[in-house]
Amino acid sequence: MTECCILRVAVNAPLSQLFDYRPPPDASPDALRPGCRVSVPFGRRRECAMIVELGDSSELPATKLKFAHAALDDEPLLNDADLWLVRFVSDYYQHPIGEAVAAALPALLRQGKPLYPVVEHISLTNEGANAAAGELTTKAPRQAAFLHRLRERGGLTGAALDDAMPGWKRLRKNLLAKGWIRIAEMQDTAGDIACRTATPQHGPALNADQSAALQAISNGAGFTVSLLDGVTGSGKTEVYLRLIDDAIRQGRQVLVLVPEIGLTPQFVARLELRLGIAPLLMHSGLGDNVRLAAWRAARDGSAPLILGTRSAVFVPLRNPGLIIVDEEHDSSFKQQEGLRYSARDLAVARGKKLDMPVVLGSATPSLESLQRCSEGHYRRVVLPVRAGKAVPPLLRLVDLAAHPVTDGLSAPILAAMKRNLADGGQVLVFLNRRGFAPTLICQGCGAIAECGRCDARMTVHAGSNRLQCHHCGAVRALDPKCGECGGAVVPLGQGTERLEETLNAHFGDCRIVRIDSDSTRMKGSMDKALALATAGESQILVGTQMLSKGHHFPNLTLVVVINADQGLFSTDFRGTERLAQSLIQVAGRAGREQRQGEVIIQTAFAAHPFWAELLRGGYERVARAALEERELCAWPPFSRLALLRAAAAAKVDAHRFLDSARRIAVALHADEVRILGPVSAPMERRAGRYRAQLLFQSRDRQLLHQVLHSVRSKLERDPLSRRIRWSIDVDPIELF
DNA sequence: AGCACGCCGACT
DNA sequence: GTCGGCGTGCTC
Repeated sequence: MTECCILRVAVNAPLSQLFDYRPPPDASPDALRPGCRVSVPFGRRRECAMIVELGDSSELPATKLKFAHAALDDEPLLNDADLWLVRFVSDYYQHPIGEAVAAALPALLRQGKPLYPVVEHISLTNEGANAAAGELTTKAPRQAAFLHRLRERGGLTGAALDDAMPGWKRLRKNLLAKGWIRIAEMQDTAGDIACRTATPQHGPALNADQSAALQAISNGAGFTVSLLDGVTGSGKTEVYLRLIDDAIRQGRQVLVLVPEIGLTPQFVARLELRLGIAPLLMHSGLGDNVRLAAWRAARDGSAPLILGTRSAVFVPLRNPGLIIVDEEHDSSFKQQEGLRYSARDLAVARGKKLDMPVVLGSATPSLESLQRCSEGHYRRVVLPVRAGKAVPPLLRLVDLAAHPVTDGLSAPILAAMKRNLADGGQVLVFLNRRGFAPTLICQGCGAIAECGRCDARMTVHAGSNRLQCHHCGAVRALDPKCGECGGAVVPLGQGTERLEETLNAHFGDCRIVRIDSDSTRMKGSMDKALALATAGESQILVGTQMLSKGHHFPNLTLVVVINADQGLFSTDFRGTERLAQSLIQVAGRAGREQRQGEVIIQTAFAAHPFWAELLRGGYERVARAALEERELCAWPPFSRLALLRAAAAAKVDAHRFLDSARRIAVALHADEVRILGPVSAPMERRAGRYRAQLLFQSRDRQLLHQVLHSVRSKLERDPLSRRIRWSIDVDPIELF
């Protein structure tokens, strides 16, 4: 109950409420608009917080209200639409607003640093100018040179001086004391990122399908979602390029989101070449200062094209005109910890709010997007054939029941590889399992090396001669003697490391390159390996998922999939969707130019109906079958899910917590929301914690959210909630 | 999350 | 006697 102007502020802490403050006594109203930051006393510390709302009064007694210390911005960093997104995210994903704000700001702004860097500007005083004109040259040549330089330029920034006269800082104290120079702090508002680089090049003429697609997508103004469904090589990129070009010509900014691994130099180079604009890159590899500069360029509109990964969905845009999400089915658009948002879904939400078109592109669209097309919410735009001369690859199975493997490779695989290599082709060997072998077993007693902190086996890494847990990161030395019986231990199963070794034995005269997260740990080694492969210098590529996305190997004729069977019997209801997507994705690497590509998949379950669907009807058929199944079981996209996860050092704590969550939910009598669990996670112990979960399922999103909201606010008050780790995952993509 | 307060065990 | 363990409570 207090008069006039209250700041409602989001603090970067895991707390769901806003906090009320009185404005700092000396701040101008301009600096106190929503979207501006203020520094506030919070508990015993000082925090940088963002104003989210202004109010006339506060619920709090006047005595508890504090004054904000100071305003940090003279204009809002986030505009109304940006703030809307932040609030939407916080609501939808049931996550503290302060952390949603944090997701939308670069680190330096979160820490309260200024939007524009403060730079020192050094200039001559009148005395300094006189001195410069005088005769110092012989006595103090360095001082003289310095003063002359300043006089010529009429003052310089610190950075410019660092370049022009390294070591000038040693003169600074002396000259300041003499009163010859003055140093002022100023905002460096100079546009720091140049985007236009060259004249755009004309692209190839569009084929009929591409023209139709372009027309369908561009048809109509305002918010639309188009699902651009085109097989690898069908020329999606060309359609993107026209759309981007159009939007930019209209003075609009374009935001392109790609999966984490998708930021390939090839794609970036193509954009730049064709549009004459260097896309502004936003990804996790940027340093704090570079990231801030990029953020500024997007916000102030100086960057027409922003290309980024997941987190870029939050970047403020001055004149937004189009959002493209490439490879929209890719799971890396979903953040898997903390604020568990889906950048793809937020792109659509943002497009709707800003009333502009959104394009989702994929050769293997998610079932969610396909279903939204069927329901008429999205437009489905299909690019049915490969552009140019390329023909689709030929898929076939090797039935492991009929063909035994040695070291993971069957005879038909080896034969096909020999044939392709002899014809001068390149071969990609795909195995989604890094390391040497997934298991280490004792020949004497059969004991298997396990991780002490997880319910998981240790993976053998031969290169480092160590055992590694891929779930918690634990490593230990590989002991050649069994800890139980002293017998000899042997690696069991195949990893990429071992596969590389085996292939070396078979194809010793070929150059073999392995690409997985171990071989590419060193900075630049990924690019180097890819360059070798792209140039055709390495004949055999061995690798994990990393290899299957976005790269173009012109000479690749054969793709070999060593083990596809884990996906067939996945406990997750998304298993077959994922498997089909990753197979089609990797198959798309084969035969993109004159020669028809070939894809061979080893499976021990050749009779599984999945294979018949995939081989006869491709992804389309698999997707249709999967959708029918999902409808029968009322899984997404025919219902909405939310997962309450809990992890604790003591198993009972996790379960007791979820039991109480269940009771809270049941008491709400929202009968249209099913509550499943609590159950232990399939891998119950991970990194020393016991994990369990409670699943909420409903066809009614609104109702589901009411329940979640209610459950969350009650749980936050539960003292048990402080003793364990817990989180809510709305629209989970990994149920385990 | 931080940060303080508070009440019980083995140390200079 | 007190240093420090982490349970509990609060942050406008």
